Parts: sequence; structure tokens; C-alpha cells
Amino acid sequence: MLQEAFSIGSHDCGDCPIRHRAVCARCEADELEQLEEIKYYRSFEAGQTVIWSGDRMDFVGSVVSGIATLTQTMEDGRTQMVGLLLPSDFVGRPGRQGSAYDVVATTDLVMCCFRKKPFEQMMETTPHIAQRLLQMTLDELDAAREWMLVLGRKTAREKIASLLAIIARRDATLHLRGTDGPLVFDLPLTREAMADYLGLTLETVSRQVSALKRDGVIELQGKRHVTIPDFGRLLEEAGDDSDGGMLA
Amino acid sequence: MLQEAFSIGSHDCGDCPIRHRAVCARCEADELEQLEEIKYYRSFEAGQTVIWSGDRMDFVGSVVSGIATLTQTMEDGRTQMVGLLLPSDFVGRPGRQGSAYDVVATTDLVMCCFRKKPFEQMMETTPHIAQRLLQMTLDELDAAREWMLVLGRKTAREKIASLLAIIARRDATLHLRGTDGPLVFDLPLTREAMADYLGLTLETVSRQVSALKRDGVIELQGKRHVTIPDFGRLLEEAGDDSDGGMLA
DNA sequence: CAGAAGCCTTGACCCAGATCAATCTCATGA
DNA sequence: TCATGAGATTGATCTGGGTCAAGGCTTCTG
Repeated sequence: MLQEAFSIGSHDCGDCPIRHRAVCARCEADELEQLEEIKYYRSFEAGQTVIWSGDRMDFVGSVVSGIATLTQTMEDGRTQMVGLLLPSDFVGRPGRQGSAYDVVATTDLVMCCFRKKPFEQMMETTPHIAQRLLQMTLDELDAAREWMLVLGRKTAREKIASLLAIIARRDATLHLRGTDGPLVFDLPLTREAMADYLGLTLETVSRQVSALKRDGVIELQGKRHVTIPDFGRLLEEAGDDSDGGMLA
Repeated sequence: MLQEAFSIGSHDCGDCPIRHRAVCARCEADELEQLEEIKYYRSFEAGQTVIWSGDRMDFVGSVVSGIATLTQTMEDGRTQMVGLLLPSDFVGRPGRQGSAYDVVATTDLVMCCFRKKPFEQMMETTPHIAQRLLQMTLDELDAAREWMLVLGRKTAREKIASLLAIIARRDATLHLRGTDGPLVFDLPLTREAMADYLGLTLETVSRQVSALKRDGVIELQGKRHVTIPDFGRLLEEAGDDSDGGMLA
């Protein structure tokens, strides 16, 4: 279940380099003005924590560039990634106090934020924003539940293939390409981060990536640069031929 | 992460035996009248499928009594439960065409439904409904992500303990009790359904339930009637001492 | 009351993936 | 230029949970 393509509306938020899926879809000029007033940018370096689980979170926003992850950690240190934030993804929990997860920048990251209080007030007076956020949250819920199937029932090889398929597809969507020809992209995650996403160890990830390479499902230039010669083949390996809702 | 207690508002929806978390929180009298008009009940027998994944879904609603499950299935038959619907839980995807999962009644089930079209129209004109649904969807998202940690990183024993804790807590909340004294409830799931929820086989579920019984973490009368003498102990077994947000 | 059908339990064995450990590959920078 | 260290690979071994198989309990039904 793929999240909606990133650009719904037909205008940008002022000088913001991305279009905010959450708020732009049906924005009027005066709403955009309101948004400008409460908008600001934040930059993070790779590895930096954007916000800790439980911490007060006084903003909502979108990823402009870079990648962030949502992770949960148990007392004994076991961690599970529960979300992957790519450019245009929304971050934040309108109406909630704190963050439920650690949000960590895995690459250099730029976010476009709105101050939370006024944003929530805007939500009250501008019904379509709440509706838009509801749609996006339903998308996230679908993605999370799709991932439950991956975590609960797929083999290590299928898990890797599923992750590569998601990233490849998101990447293609972001660059407004289809998934027909060979797909080329840079893996935004270390083997360890992949393992945390997939509920595996990094060694198993490494082995299965090697195996997929050996079997010609993927090609690797270096450790991170990936080519998918045949996306359909990859989906088969993911145990997921039903090319579920591509290019929403 | 527990879903909100089931009754937020201070009135019932007409003769409906439960309070609809989604719509009642701030309903006005005339809205209630509108709701009455588009409301109807549906009953299902244990085992019956409420709706198949992909099917057109022309209603939204709440569970009145009984239990339903949301499941996803792979082509080869592997299945993963992705949600558990207890009384007062909301079902439906406003703004979406079809269901993304199979919804199956695991016990006899009564649902209170609203026709989807008019409900959506009401959402447009009654902003608080969309906001309320957003909050509930965020709760579900939290629950789904919490479950990703269970599926990805917990041992079989911890998984069983986690499931029992969730059901025990929901049951206590539903009956407006705390989790201090011993908790007693009936398991609404077969061993197989538990396995589908936990990403295990039914044999492993059976073994771990027996082990928890042997170790005094739970007591069993018959196969389904469970007593939790010490809820804190159960949470420890679940690897989850942080009694996360109980009785929201 | 016998037989059948669900559901559950328990045992024996096996294997996918975890764990432990050694080595490799680069990019960085002194 | 050569240390340094973070990330990745690969091998050897171990084990939690899967798989296969044999019963055991209840609740229906005839």
C-alpha cells in the first residue's frame, strides 16, 4: 500500500521547495498567508535525533530533503523501526502532546515545520486540513499494517525484497517516473537500519542482499547504489506479485 | 499504546446500546437526528466474513458486541492479523472505496453502521467529526506501530504475554475496572487466531501458553477462561514494564 | 451412546536465522 | 602515507520456533 504521490495541489507553499501534501491540496490564498507566518525550517545532520520518544513536540511539518526514521526501543536495547520518512512525508501528531517514537535523521535532513498551536487552530477553522490529515493518516495506517504482514509472515529474503521494492517505488514516484524500465537509486539506510526495519540482524540482511545480487534480482555498484533490472521480478521475490496500488 | 476508553461523550446515539466514539464526543441534537436517519444494525455469526479485502465498502460503523479481526493474506495462504476490533471500535475508511483487509467476525457480532455517503457528507459539514476520526486513526496507528515492535523483536513468550496484556487491559477498560486486582476474562481468540496475530504457529502458541501457566503468570480454567493474578508480572513477561499509557 | 468434528496439547526432529568471530573495504584526516 | 574507524561481508556454530505427527478433550449430531 503506497502513500499518495507527493504533489496533490497545484501550488507551492510560498518559497517552500516542496509542496505540503497535508495542507496545500485545496489551500486558498489567505490560508497560504497564514501558513507562511507559522512556518520555519530546521536542518539536522546525519545521525542527529530530531525528537526523543516522550518528548514534548511543539511542531508538525514535512520532510523537505533527506531521510528520517521512526523507531521504538525496548529497555534492553532491542529496537524496531516503525516508519520511514522520505521527502514530502508528514511528521507530527496534531492534538497530541509528545512524540510516541524516536525520530532520527539518517541522512542530512531538512524539515519544513509549522508551529503546532497555530497549526491546530488553523485545523479548527479550515475543515479540509483535518480531512486531508485523516486521509494521510489512513495511508500511514495502511502502510503500517502492510508492514505487519512483512514482519510477521515473510522470510528474510522476502523482507529484503519488500524493503527494496518500497524504496524503489517511493523513489520512482518522487522523481515522477514509472516502474517500467530499470530502476536506479541509492539505499538511504545502513545494513543495520535495514535490519531494524525488518526485524532481522545486520548479518542476515547482508547475506540476503548478497544472495539477491548473486541471483540477479538486483545489481550493486558499491554498497549502496542499487539497480533493479526487473521490478516485477523483485515483487515476486517479495512474495507480493499483486503490484498493490502502484502510483496511487 | 491503548485506544481511548470507549465513552467520551455524555449521551448515547438514540437507542444505540453503545456510544459512538467517532461521532458522539461533541454531537449536537440535530446532528444526532441526522445520524439516526442513516443508522442501521447488522449481525454476523461467528466465522462469518463481514467484508473481503478489496470489496466495495458502503458503510462505516462501530462494533456493538462481539469481536472481529482484520487480516491480510498472501497468495500462498500465509495470513497476518493486522487489527483486533473490540466493542466500541470503529470500522471503516471514510473517503476510501474498498476495504484494505478481510474483516471477519470471530464471535457472534453486532455492528452499528452508518451509510457511508451521507456520513461523509456529514463529515464535510461537521468539522469535529473529521477531527475526532483523525484522533482515533492516530490511536490505531500507534497501536499498529506498537505491534510492529512485538512482531519484529519479541520472543514467542513475550508475544503471548503482550497479547494477553492487551486483551486484559481492553477488557478491564471496557468494564470500567482498573488493572490492580486479579483480572479475569475470556479469550476471544482460538489458538490459531492468536498465532495469526502474533506471527507464530498455533503449536508455539499452545506451548507458550502452557509455559506461562506452568510458571504461574496466568491461570486457566478450561482453554479460554483466563485469570491474571498479577498484571505487573504479565507486563514484565511482555518485556514492557513501562505500563504505557494505561487507562488513557 | 457412538461417532465425528473442532480445537488443543505434546513430542520428536529440523532448519532459518541468530550469534560469535574474523576479515575486508573504504573514506577521513593527520 | 598510513593509521583509524565505521560499515559491510563471510564463515562456523547454535537455537528458537517451525514442521510433522500422534493423541486428548469437548461439544455436536444422529
